[in-house]
Amino acid sequence: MVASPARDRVVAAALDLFAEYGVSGTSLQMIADRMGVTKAAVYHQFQTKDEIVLAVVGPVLERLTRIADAAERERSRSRQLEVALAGVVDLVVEHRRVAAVMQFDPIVGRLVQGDPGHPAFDRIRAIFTGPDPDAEAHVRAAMVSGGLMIAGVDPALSALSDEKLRAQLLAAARRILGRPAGRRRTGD
Amino acid sequence: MVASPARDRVVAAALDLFAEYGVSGTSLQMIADRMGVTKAAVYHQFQTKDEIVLAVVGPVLERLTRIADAAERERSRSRQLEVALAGVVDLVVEHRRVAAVMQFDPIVGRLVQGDPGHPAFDRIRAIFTGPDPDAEAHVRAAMVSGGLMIAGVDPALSALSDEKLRAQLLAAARRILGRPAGRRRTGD
DNA sequence: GTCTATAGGGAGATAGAC
DNA sequence: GTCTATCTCCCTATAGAC
Repeated sequence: MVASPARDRVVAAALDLFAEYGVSGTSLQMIADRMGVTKAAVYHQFQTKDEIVLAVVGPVLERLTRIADAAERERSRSRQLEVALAGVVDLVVEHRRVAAVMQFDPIVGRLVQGDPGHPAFDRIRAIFTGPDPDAEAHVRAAMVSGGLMIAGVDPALSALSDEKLRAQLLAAARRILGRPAGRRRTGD
Repeated sequence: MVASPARDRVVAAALDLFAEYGVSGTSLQMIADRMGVTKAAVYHQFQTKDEIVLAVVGPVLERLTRIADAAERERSRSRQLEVALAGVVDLVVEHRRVAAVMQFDPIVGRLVQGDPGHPAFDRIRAIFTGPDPDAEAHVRAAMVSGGLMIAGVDPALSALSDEKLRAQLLAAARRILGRPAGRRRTGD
């Protein structure tokens, strides 16, 4: 788990390839080739391919955990939503490719189940749905999650600056989640 | 391209597995095992694995093409949007798993490039964005596409009835796309 | 339509030298 | 930290009998 230049280079190369070919579509040979080294050199840094996947995904999970922590500390529902939304949007914008890679690959999903950061997904989803969610709340939350994740890799959005993307994602997400059925502002 | 019971069984088994393990994560052996036959029996129906993927995805692409056709026949922008949205939502609900499988796997994406139905994606996306799209329109369209696709496989939504899911997806999608910045109803 | 058998290649992973 | 060399396994795909 110690950071080292060589490890970081593996992770960077792996992320590039995962985003382009998917996790299962990326072999250790491809990672090694992109780095200009051999497979064995990669294996010196990571004992298995799964470890590489987790190293790519890990920082994102940690950050999701911190976002969930911060959001849950807020006492009003509207503040919780704002903190969670802003956090996830920032994360998506800064790591445009990572989010989608991990969320939509079933193999990664299974791997991530074992990661200590995994519950963050559900905690943030719970903030998006709110307490006692009905069908409407579930669908809204799912569309926000899915929409934000996909935004990171959508080719039509790749030309947008970080600032523009962030602003529009926030606006779109708020539009989905806000005002369920004649809901009023909740004070703060 | 002729339909036959054996072919259909391959496609059905493949779809199950693609949804669960991803396309690259699914081998012909797994498909054969699920059908209770051998790999060779599968190869008698399809000459390559790619053909199986295209057979799974093909009907969805055809339907997307028909949706795009119908939507483009409408003359008002609001009608175009309604037809496209309703069509895509129906498609997602009826084929809950297929949509996401194809859209989010980079390998499938590359395969689908060669399919005659492929342009339907862009045509429908264009209807979602509208003419002369700005950043806002692109982001809205991307979130609707991504959100709808992901809804088909989201575990939190799997318990919902088709009717409930359809209604809520439509409502959420309209909420994203509707009224950009003080937009009025456009007549018809 | 389904089978057995097998070819040929690339995958993940390991051993040990430098 | 990187290399060469190698192992084992499973993959896609093919051949030919039933």
